Amino acid sequence: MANIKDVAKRANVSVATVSRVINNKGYVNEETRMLVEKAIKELNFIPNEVARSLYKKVSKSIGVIFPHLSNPFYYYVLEGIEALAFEKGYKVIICNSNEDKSREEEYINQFIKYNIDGIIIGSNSSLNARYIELNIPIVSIDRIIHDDVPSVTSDNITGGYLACKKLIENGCKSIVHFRGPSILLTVKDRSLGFNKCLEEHGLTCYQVDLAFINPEREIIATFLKEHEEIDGIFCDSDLIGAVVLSELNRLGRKVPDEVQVIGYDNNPLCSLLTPALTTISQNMFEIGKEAMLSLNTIIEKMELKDKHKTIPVELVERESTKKLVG
Amino acid sequence: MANIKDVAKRANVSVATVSRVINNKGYVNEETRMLVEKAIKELNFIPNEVARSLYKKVSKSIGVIFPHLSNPFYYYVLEGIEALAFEKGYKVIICNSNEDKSREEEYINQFIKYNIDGIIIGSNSSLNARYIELNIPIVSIDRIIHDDVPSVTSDNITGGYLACKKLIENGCKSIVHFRGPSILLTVKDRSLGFNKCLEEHGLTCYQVDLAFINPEREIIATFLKEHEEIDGIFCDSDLIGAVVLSELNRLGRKVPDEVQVIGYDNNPLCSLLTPALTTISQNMFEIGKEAMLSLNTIIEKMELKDKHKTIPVELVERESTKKLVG
DNA sequence: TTGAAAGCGCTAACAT
DNA sequence: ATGTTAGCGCTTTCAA
Repeated sequence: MANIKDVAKRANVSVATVSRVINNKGYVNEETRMLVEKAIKELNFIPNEVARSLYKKVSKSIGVIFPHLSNPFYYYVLEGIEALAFEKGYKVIICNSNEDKSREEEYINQFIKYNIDGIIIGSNSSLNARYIELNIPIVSIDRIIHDDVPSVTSDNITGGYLACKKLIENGCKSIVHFRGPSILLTVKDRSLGFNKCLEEHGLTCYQVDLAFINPEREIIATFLKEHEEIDGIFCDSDLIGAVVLSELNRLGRKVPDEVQVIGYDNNPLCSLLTPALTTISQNMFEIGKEAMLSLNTIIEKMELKDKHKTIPVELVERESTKKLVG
Repeated sequence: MANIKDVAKRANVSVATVSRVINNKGYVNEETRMLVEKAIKELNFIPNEVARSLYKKVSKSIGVIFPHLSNPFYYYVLEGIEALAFEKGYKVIICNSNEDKSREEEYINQFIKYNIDGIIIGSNSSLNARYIELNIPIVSIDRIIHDDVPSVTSDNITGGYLACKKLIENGCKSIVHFRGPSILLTVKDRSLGFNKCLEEHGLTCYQVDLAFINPEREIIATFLKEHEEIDGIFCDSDLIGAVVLSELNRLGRKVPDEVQVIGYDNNPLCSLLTPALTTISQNMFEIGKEAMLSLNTIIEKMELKDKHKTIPVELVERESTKKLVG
């Protein structure tokens, strides 16, 4: 690998001049520039970013910490992050915390060691204080760590509200909300919106808490068996929705005629289910992109007008809810 | 951030001694070591890996190039890679080539700039020659770039064979293979195994090529409508299987009584479908782990006994194929 | 057993 | 407009 010295020698200039050329910075005569560029080409010179990073203390790389990788939400978000990161010249280092504090801590140490420029953190972290004292630009997704830490969240309140509105407009009277773990902000917000709409119509609903990763089929089956009166179901994820649909099939309950079901996420899975699942669509790619955008803004020390961004959601109607004829 | 000099000063030794302590290398008096360790603790010193990397020309990081991120296969593999990488102290840099040559090229340049230690490359690359001339340790997944480049592939031949065997044993006579793009090695291998078994039983089958990312529903529907005699279907992915199942439902064809369906991958999605999809399970996590293991082996210049690893597959029976009694 | 010093490849004062 | 040189934080030879 040729280095800057080799180039300088070949072009008969000093390393400083070469540096000026590759950084497009400072005065350099047009002719000299050509000479240097020629030498660069000939030697196939690619500047060593490690040396650059050592001096400048930036690395053009960011860390992304997620509690899991094998979850559609996260990898769509990741795709959004990567897309913009690539455009802006950042490398993205992927970290699976596995919801394990010590793993997360270990990753943070790596970040420090490698002059990482910024961090995007998915939900479920227990190390909030640590992140803040770190003094590295940071953006959180799906949760608010601290008022000063920029965040990007999906509009979960509206999401819950829209789902409820649809169910009620479609005539549902006896409703259950199969939720994610109720400690999560996202889950709380969806409940908030959902219950607000319920209240507006003088209704209440059952609430059943489930895991997001492996929604407990037993709990769903048991509940459904014991509550034959249920005619409207809101699920906090399409995965939960899929399990619900499959249990409903097993029980011989007709969807959407007897029971209507709404999921959450707009996972590609939705259109593959029978019946296809009506859902609240979160724009996950957009969430990732916006997070990266905010991060880039604070890394470059520019002003971030929108500290806490909310990405809109929308209802996507498929076959698991009744079509209302106008 | 404290640096090695600060520690040296505080412990009243030279930076060389501190270096010896943190690297556990060379002679250092037990007492001095204690002193240094105390200083490290007190100053909260974390060695700067960028400086280290500049000198040693290794970075303890690897690049993973995938043609897509939003594809279950890749992120399960990624999870396997990350798991072992973390254990071995590597950072993993995720690159989405988007099947775009110039993006891939750009990422390769980044790798060079950052002294990356190794590369794991998912299928679909068109830059084989480039990778080899690069002279960076590299492992390929799901394809064989070159005889000298270690690879980890799923046992696709056996996968195809097992699927066919099951279908035939279950009495299928008129079979279709909904394949992925037939340029892919994986697809070719599955066909190889599938057709071999077919031949052994004096049978043939229809072959329909589809995209992996968005399997064309139209093509599937049309084929199914025009071929009512079909009683056995093998799909090259569970996603294709899901679409097939949903079209079969729409056409009112009973699964598994009239048609039996086998997918590929063992995506969690399988058990959520109605009926639950019988499939060939690829151990994707294992594929990722083994790839990282091979990569680590060549990075450390140890001998790699198994240059081309094949990860076993197995048939997972669910509801889309008949249960054979006895 | 320890320290001094050169050097990894680059940037940026400062000097010319 | 260009060159000289001192670092960035670390490792490692060489000398003591």
